[in-house]
Formats: sequence, C-alpha cells, structure tokens
Amino acid sequence: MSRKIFVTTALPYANGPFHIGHVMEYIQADVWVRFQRMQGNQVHFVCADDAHGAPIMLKAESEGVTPQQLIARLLAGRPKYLQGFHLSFDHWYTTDSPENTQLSQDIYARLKAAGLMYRKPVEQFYDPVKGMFLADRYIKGECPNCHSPDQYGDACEVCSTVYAPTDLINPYSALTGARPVLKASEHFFFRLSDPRCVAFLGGWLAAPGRLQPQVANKAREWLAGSGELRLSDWDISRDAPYFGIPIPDAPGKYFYVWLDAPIGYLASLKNYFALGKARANGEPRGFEEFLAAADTEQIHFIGKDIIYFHTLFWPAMLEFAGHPYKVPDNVYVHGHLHVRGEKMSKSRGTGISPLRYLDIGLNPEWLRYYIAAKLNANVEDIDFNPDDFVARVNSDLIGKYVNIASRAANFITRHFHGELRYSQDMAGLSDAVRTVAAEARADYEAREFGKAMRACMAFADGINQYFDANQPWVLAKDPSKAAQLQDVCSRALYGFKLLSVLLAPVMPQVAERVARELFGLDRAFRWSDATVAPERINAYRHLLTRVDPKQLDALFESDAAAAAAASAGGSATAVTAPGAAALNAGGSGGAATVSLDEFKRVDLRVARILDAQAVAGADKLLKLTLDLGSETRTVFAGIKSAYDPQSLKGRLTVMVANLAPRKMKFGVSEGMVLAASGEAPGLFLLSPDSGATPGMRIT
RNA sequence: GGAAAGGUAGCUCAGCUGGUUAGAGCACGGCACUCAUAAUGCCGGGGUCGAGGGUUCGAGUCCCUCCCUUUCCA
Repeated sequence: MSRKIFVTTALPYANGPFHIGHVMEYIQADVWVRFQRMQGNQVHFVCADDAHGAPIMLKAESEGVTPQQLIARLLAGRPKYLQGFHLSFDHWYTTDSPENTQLSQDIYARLKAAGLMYRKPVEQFYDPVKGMFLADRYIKGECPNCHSPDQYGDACEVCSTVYAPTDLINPYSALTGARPVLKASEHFFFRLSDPRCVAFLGGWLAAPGRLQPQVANKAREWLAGSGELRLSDWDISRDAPYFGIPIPDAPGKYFYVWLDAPIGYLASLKNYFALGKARANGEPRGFEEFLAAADTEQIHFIGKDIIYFHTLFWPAMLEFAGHPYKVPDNVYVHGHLHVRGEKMSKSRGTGISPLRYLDIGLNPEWLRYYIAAKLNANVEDIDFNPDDFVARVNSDLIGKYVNIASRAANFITRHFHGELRYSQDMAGLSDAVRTVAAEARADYEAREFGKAMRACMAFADGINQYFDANQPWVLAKDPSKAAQLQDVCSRALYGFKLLSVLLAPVMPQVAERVARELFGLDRAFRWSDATVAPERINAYRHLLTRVDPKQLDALFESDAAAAAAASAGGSATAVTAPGAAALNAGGSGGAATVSLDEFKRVDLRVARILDAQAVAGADKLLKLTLDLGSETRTVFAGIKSAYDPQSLKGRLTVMVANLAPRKMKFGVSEGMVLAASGEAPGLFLLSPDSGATPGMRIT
C-alpha cells in the first residue's frame, strides 16, 4: 500500500533571495521526495515564503514599497531557483495569505479555548521616534560586561555575554538612533509550561524513529530544564505597527511571525488542495480529511537552528488545537553548509549565490550530487570545498558512472544493432544488483545519501574493473568471440541502468535522459526498473560534461570582479542587479551618468541629529544640529511638512558634508540632509542601516 | 559558565553493538591498456586513528583527564 506523505522544507524568510543553505535543504528534501515517488508513494511536497514580521515591514518601508509588494517581488523570483535546481515542490505559497490567516486564528482560538493562552503585561524598550516596540536585534549599546560599543540587545558579539537589552549601557535604537524608553504593553502567551504540554511533549519526543537521537535529547533537555533554564511560556503577540496576522478580538495585537510561520506549512497545503493540485496528484480527499487521516505522514525538513520551534511549540500547538490538526510524524534536522571551511556569512561574502551558480552555467546536478554525497542523517555541518567538488564530480560522475555507458554502448550499437544478450549465467549479477539496490533503498529511506552514493560508486568501480578484465576491445577483433563481447557489454549496461535508477533521485534529468534516450522507455525510471535487465539500447549520446575549475573560480569571485570580467570579456551576458533595474525602471528623473570620480567628489556622511528646531518665520524649514563625529554642523532643511522636530532628535541620517555653505535669511546652512520624494505626497529622510556611526563616509 | 557534535593519510571522508597487518575517493609516483572526443585497471609511497592514562586476551571503537575546532543556551 502506498504511503501518503506530506513533506515540507523550512519556510525561507521573504526578505531576500535564497542562499546556498536554503538550496542545500531543498536538495536534501527533494532527493528524499523523489526517492519516495519512485517507490510509488504519494508525496505532497510544499513550501512557502515566510512573509511576516518586523524585518520585512522595515525593509519594505526603507525601500518605499508595501510589504506585500516586497514579498510579491521575492515570490516572483523563486521559480527560477526551484526549477533551476530541479526542486520538485508540488506547491509554493506565502504565509501572507487568507488560508494562513484563517488557520492561525483558528488554531489560536482552539488553544485559547483549551486554556493554554493568557495575557500578561510586558515591559519592553520602545522607540519613541519610530513609535514601535523594539526587538532585541534593533537595540544596540555598550556591553555591560566588556564595554564593547554597539552591541546588540541580546548578547555581546565580543565577549559572548548574554543579557537583556535593559542591561545595555547607553542603549539606542538601531532604527533611528533614538534612546529607547521602557513601556509596558499586554502580551499574549502560549502556556508551554502547562503540565499537559509537558506530558504530551515527553511522549511525542520519545516515539522511536520520530527524531534523530541528538535532536530528541536536546529537546528533552529543554523540556526538563529547571532553575534558570526552566521551560518558559511563549510570547506569541506583537504590538502594532506590525506586519502580520491580527489576533481576533484584540485590536492592535498581531501574532508573532513565528506563530504563523509553521502554520504556513498547512496554509500552503490547503491552498494546494483548493487549487485541485492534490487531486491531480492522486489524492481524492479534501484538505481536512487528508490532514487528519491517521495514515498521512507529516514530515518537516529543517535546519538545526530552528529545532526549538519545531520540536516544542509546533507539536504542542497542533496537539492541543485538536482535529483535524495532527502532530508531525517526523522532524528531520540537518546541519549547516559551510563554504571552504568557513561559516557562511553574507556580510563577509563567503556565501555562494545559487542564482549565480546557475547563471555561470554550472550544472545543477553536479551540486545535487556533491551535496548528496556529503549528506548523512546526522545533524552535522557539511563543507563545500571547490577542489573537492571538482574532484568528486569529475571522478565519480564522469570517470566512473557515465564512462560505463560511453565505453560499452558503442560496441553494442556497432556490432549488435543495439541488441543486448546475456549468454553467461546471470545469478551472480542478479544477486549483486539486488543487493546494491536494496542497500541504496535503505540508505535513501534513512537519509544516508552519502552512503548510497558510496555504494553506487563502489558498484561503478566494479563494473569498470570487470570491463577492463574482459577486454571487449580485444574480443571485438575476433568474430568468433562475438557472443562473449555482447555478454560483457550487456552486463556493463545493465549495471549502468541500475546505477541510473539508483542515482535518479539525485540526478533526475540525467536519469530521465538515460531512461528515454538510451533505453528507449517512454517514461522516467521507477525504482523497480533497477533490477530489470535491459534488452536493447539506442545509440549512446553525450550525457554529462566535466566541471571546468575555472567556472568554480568564477563562482567565488566577488560580484564586482565578476562584473568587470564580464564586461571585459564582452560576450558574457550582463547581469543587472535587481536594485539597478528598479532604479532604471522607476527613475522618473533619469539623470546623465557620472563617473566614479565625479561621484566621489560628493562627501556624504552619516550624521546624528542632535537637535531640531522650527525656524520662526519659515514655514518649510527646520534648523538641524548635526553631529558628524568630529564636528557639529548647522543645516537648514526643508522638511518641516513631513517631520515633527521632536521626533528627529537622536536619529541618524545622511548629509552632504562638502556642500558649499549657504547664507540664508535665518543663518548659514553648512550642508544638506538627503531625503526622497516622488510625485505622491510625502518626504522621506534617509537613514543608514544599523551599525553606522556619525562621521562615517558614504561611498 | 553549562551542554552538544567533531578531531582518522596532503585534501574530503568511511569505519555498526571492541576482534585478524586501519579503509575509500581525490592528489602523488610507477606500470599496463587504449573501447571510452566524457578514459580505466594494476602496483606503490604516505596515518604513533588530537594527547595522556585506564578496562580488556585484544581499543580508532568502552571509561577518565586534558587540548583543539564548531555549534547551541529560545
């Protein structure tokens, strides 16, 4: 009987494009999913963009678009990656959707009815300029322990001390630079510490095979924590302004993004059912019936950074929300991907851009194979090493695997018109085929992909040795040995077919070409094809090329260097940054180009607004006192219509520091501040990103 | 500070509940072969299995201590 499996990968946060770590997770899940489908199991593989929360709200604001526009733009870019890496999601949705709103509010109402929700006032830092509460990451200040400046509100990156934002010395808002004030507000809490939750989770965690042992241990540790580490309840609300789902009957309160994000798995599934895609995929039942069914397996692939949410909050929420919600059957956790031994870091630029990988023309199946060859079922980090990548792909895939077909097929085509014939005893070969197929099957099922790849390559080694030992190129010269030649090559090609089936979850495109073009099937491989000896082949056609190390070099070059190389080469396709495209498209005031030198003549600096005063007698001007780090300037700015002087005090902005001083009726203006405006009303002062300090040069 | 994972050949890694001279791939040296414009096969050098103790007839594999790396502590 075929399994019914609902599989998800972690929802990517919709504030940026995928990075290579996302792609690794999707490849892991996709390989497993394809393997299941090849077994004849029914799989519904879905994901969605995680679209809510303060970071997206603020990013949209800084770009001058609505959050919906921001996430729509990202959503539109997803298919290119998904198709590019052969990721076979059945559906991709967004958490900013009616389904997610309905499901989140429903689950909340049920948890409330179960007595697992309560309200409690919480005192938090509040940015009086921005008019919003600040998450820890938006508060900076001096570390109370080692006195390093500009540390975040949760922990010091220098001395690793963990503290509360209120412990910071001279805290300031990373958004506006303003000094935050403590303000109380009522928050909603999920009673995770409730004995019912603890008892349930204890049982859920203990189910054999549900979680990897390390993950279950970690979760148990959290669950059993005492004293300082005791299990605490979960703050699930945020105050307006917040981009999220409103909490019913609680004006101005929204669900914390982490509440509605995992519910997004279900929202995506629900939308998939509503669109009829589930039916098309062989599932006749409706969403609720499918979800609630005892034989529906609900499986989440996630990274190790979000274990807490997926092994405590998420199952508890689902359990106590009740029918039709069902707790996850498995949560499969993977480690992180490092690049050249370094932790990935966007700021240091050590990551690899997946889109760049595709744009350069690197074959996605190389990456799928490389990642599969390194993955196991443990929560271990894996390393992307360029030299290793080239060696693995070229040696394993080209030298061993593809080479088998290349060397054997020509004899069959040339001497036997494509007919395969096995004249010697088949028992040994059949046993070997069944053994390796069974081994690979068990390894795939257990997500031991590295083992499966090693088993495949060991088998490929065996075929090459066999081929070498029998010297078909010698047999081919002796007409009386024709049967033996045909037998040797047929066996090699049987082995090649087996390997193609076993590798199909990892390399679906190559495998399908082998199935259709070489073996003449009218479909892609199924797992059961592995142990069926082929009877004829078509002429062999080139399947896979080697990696050129130069391509990999290009992947690691900085964007600037690559752009320079591209323009110098002349033939390469120009890659336009999204930002640049947006500028061009939206630039109603398109100006003549300037050279870099010309641009550099403008001395732009970060400045803190120390004081802002209305100017008597001027209806548009504010008098600003700006701290430039080393000096203080007075600037008159025509922004009175958009800003209350009080709200400007303390915030950071951008000024032109070398603008010729201008004598005005009210005094001398020593520069200008920058603000954006368009045809629509409104005036928007620029702000540097968090971390900038007064006096920094902007280039 | 507490905890977890890891430290095996130049590189990337495999070594299950302890069992014969520690393995693979790549890289390197030699040989063979030439079907594979997409090569392979054979042979070889190379490791005190992080360090030091201990248990055992026997330990990379178990126990203790220490060192190093990474991560987690919502």
